[in-house]
Amino acid sequence: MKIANVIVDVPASSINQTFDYLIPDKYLDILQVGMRVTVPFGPRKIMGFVVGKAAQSEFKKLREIDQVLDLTPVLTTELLNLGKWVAKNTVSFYITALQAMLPQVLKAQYKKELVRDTEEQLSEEMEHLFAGRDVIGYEEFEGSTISYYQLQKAVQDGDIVIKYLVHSKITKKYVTMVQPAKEPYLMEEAFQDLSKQAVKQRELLAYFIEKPEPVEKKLLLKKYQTTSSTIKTLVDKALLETNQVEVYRDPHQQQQFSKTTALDLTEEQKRAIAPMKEKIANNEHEVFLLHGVTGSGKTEVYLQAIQDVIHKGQEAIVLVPEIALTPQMVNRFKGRFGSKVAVMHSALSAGEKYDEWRRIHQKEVQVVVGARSAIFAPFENIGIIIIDEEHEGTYKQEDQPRYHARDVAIERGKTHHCPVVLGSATPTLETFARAEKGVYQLATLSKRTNQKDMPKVDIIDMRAELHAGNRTMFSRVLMEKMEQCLEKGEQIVLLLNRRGYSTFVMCRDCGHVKECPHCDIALTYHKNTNHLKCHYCSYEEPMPTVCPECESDLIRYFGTGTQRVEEALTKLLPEAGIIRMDVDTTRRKGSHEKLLRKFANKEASILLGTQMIAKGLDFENVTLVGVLTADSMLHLPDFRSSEKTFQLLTQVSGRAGRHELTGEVIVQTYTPDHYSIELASQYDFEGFYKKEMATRRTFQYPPYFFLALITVSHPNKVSAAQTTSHIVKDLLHNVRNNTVVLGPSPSPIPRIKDRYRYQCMIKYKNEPHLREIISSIMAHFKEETQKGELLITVDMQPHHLM
DNA sequence: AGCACGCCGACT
DNA sequence: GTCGGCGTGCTC
Repeated sequence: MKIANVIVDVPASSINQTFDYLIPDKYLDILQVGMRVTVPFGPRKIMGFVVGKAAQSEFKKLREIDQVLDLTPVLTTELLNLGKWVAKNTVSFYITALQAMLPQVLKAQYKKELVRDTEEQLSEEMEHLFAGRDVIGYEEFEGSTISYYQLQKAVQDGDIVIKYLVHSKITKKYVTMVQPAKEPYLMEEAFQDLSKQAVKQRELLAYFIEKPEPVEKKLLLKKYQTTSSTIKTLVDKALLETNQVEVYRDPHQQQQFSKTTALDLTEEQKRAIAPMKEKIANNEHEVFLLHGVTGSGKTEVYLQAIQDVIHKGQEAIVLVPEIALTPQMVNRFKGRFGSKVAVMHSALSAGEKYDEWRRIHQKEVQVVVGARSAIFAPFENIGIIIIDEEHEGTYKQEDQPRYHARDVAIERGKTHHCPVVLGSATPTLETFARAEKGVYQLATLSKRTNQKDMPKVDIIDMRAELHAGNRTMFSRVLMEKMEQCLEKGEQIVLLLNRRGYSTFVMCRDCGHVKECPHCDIALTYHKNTNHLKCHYCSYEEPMPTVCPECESDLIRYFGTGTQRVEEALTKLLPEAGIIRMDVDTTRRKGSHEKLLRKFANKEASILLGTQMIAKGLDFENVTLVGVLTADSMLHLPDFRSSEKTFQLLTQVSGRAGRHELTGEVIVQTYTPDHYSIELASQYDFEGFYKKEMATRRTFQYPPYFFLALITVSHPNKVSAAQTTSHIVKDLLHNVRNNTVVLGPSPSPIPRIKDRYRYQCMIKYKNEPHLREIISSIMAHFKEETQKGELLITVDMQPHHLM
């Protein structure tokens, strides 16, 4: 087996295949499938993954592998196969799928250098550029005035060599350890010989004679109030040794996790968990839908199922939506399983993520709790996969490879012969429909563990408020309830459902709305900089003082930002402390937790925020939840908007009255009759499911149909439309006749970054070769795509139709 | 992708 | 002779 099949780090359709390389003798015993290597590729040197080994190759003249980058494989054969599966299912490149499975730091970075390769004098400019050095970065050459032609000549003459480097930006963290360098009796002798003046040295030696073990240098210095020089002297005298030891950054090291034990399960919970335990015991695959109302104790079911898995010596993956990965959540897992838990989460630094990944890779943990990408945790003996809040959109990756963690979970569950548990109070229609059909096994938790009913929900018609002369964003009922709440010393959560809203700028005189000059989208106003920004490209301009159209000075920003709500609230309820949580106040690392802790400590009585406060928060003193604008996303061009509204309202309602105190929910809306709002207020999931399924059937949307969205973008509007129309025709030629192909139609955002966007939507029931059909159509446009003018993206099972 | 190579036209 | 600008084709 002298040949390695390598998937090379070039995401291009013509490179989406293995390349064969000779394994040099020195690597013959070392190199394993799943390792990263660097290989020569044309004139360059790039990174690649070894995906197979072979004795022979179709190619005659093979080049050699340059370097092996790993000591042990970073990808198991299971993950390599899974990568192939992901690539195929999402219509992406194999390399893109493989990269998505690994932490960022294992990605290669490339650098070019110019190396002087002659003793002789170079040209005057070249000598000036090198300035006596033998190696310079390629950027230096690019920044100079020397022509490429000159470089070319120098290279041809062999005076200069272009060197291609592959960097791995691995950042391991080290600490310095100090330990005795001699036998204890020799240390003793040395101690006697040491001058009485050398107080600190004597102290240190005494310490090591007492305790001849390695100790962290930092601690030692602190303990004896001395400096590195003391240690250095002793090292020079060959009495002590120092060495660097690799350590993991533990992002949770300061926190103490109080150990928790399994709680007694309710009858319902017992009934739900029994079939899961059975599948775990028998190593059988099955998908469970754990449909449980908020507060019904889903997490305890997860914990006890995981307990079984750990007991069997197997591993567990728990996926949690990004925003729910709060310390509260992590603590529940760490509290139960202690150091067996790794946490993977986007707020960690790249280094911390890598460390957590290595703890999984080196089998130091048995449980990983993490966001979407944790589904690729390099475990080899998985006993259960849990996806909490299954309906959350964050499980769908929005760039290549556009995978859905739920699908990957089920695929891994099949290979590992283990159950997959999807948990939610408001499952997606897709999942619930499958549970109804018996494809998934349904387990229901209909009662809250605290035996309390769900809080009562009041719907307030904001149109009526307006007619009654109330022009504020708080209805009279909400104001009244808030005042009562404050009097009693209880706390309030206010949700500003801002999706679909933005603070755009409009002229009150002529109605002109400021749009981005490169994208067909309104600019958003940013108060802190007094600038207008585009959220799709990085365009930015100062807030105008007069309307650019009619020169009126009545140009204002509109929209209800959390800042404005906060301002209004402070005026109305000046004595109430307010904590505002939105992207602006939670940008800094740890600020999220800090704000929540403040609220938990009752330093403020109102928590005001966007979507991020709807999930997983559990404060015993919260008795009132207010939703300021329940319908703000109902009118988006998104077939899931009703479903999302229902989910959000149900979830946020669950934040009130979770403990002893009874809760209450006020929902403000301009469309009080909409079924998603009405049924959410009655906690009627089944009713909503039936109603929404009917509309999905009528409009041929999931779960009745699968979707695929092809978006074509081009700087030229006509080209974009023509290409899309071509694709539509090709598709119609190749698909079955019950498949619907729509388009070409302009995307909801018809232009981004000066590129016009058209799309084609495919609705299908059974189309086993659709991915191949799409791939081959895309191959038609290979030349145009390669030039970079034309861009075609495919999103299978899209979540946003943008 | 990213790079070399080759051909063309322009400038000095 | 010196340079930049594309289009084309290849990478084990």
